[in-house]
Amino acid sequence: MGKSIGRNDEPVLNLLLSNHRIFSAYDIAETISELGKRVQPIQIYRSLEKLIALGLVHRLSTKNGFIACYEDGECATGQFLICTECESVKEIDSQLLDKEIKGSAKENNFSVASKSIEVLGLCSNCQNI
Amino acid sequence: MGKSIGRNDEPVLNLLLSNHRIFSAYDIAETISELGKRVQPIQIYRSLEKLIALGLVHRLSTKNGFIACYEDGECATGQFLICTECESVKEIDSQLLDKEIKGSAKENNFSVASKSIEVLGLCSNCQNI
DNA sequence: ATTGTAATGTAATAACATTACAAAATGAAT
DNA sequence: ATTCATTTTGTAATGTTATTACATTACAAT
Repeated sequence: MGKSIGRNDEPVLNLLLSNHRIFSAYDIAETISELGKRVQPIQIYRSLEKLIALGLVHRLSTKNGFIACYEDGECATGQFLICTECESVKEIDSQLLDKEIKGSAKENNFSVASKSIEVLGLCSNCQNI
Repeated sequence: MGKSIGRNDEPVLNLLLSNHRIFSAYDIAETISELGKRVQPIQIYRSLEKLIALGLVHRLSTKNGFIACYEDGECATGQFLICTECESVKEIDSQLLDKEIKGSAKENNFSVASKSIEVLGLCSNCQNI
């Protein structure tokens, strides 16, 4: 199999799972390095690539960051509400939204490979400040 | 007024309008520099910030790039089909999609500031290769 | 003329991502 | 068990994108 989790990938996944927030690749490299042996950014990017392919992690392109999915398979549609104040992330996975995108793509004869649906703003908490 | 187009911003806007494709900020800096006096990236980023605020230009976060809107005001929803082969960009501006996002946001008590809706894949042309 | 404000100029650096290649680990075939 | 091919990991360097910091200029209002 081309894409299975190796010994380097587990620490990355575990870090993201146990801290459900946005990490940059360099954040991850630094955090893991502090816990044991020095890890270079390229290794992190390699792990992230696998984990993303496996549907365990998402890339948030507006933030140049990465976040774990809550549960396997539930992140298929990849839609996010991202708070610009506290950096909290809420996944929305609306089927309707997904359907509408597929429809628009079809209308334009466009074959979809991946989607990045990111809504930036203020979460419920951060509005009351 | 805080946000009006200055003499530095026009060349940026004109470049993007006359070449309707994705530019990186450094592309823009280089192209404009070749035409006249040397321009630093920071100046381009400043111009882009204004032009985006005015709704004349979009940032495509999945590509770390920028593209002009076709016409003023038509880009309000900011939804894109981006071909990963030829880098062509099609704006879709689906009201339904927009509505659905607003609905999801409301459900989550999330106040929307901006949206990045980017669908990556192959355009009609590039599928037949 | 002076002051205030926004815009521009310049240099340096921070943050994010990839390339290139060497070394080690893995697994299947002999 | 040994060979071979493939994948993964290690290491260094470099490329790309974005921002910080601060000086200077332009220009309108007082």
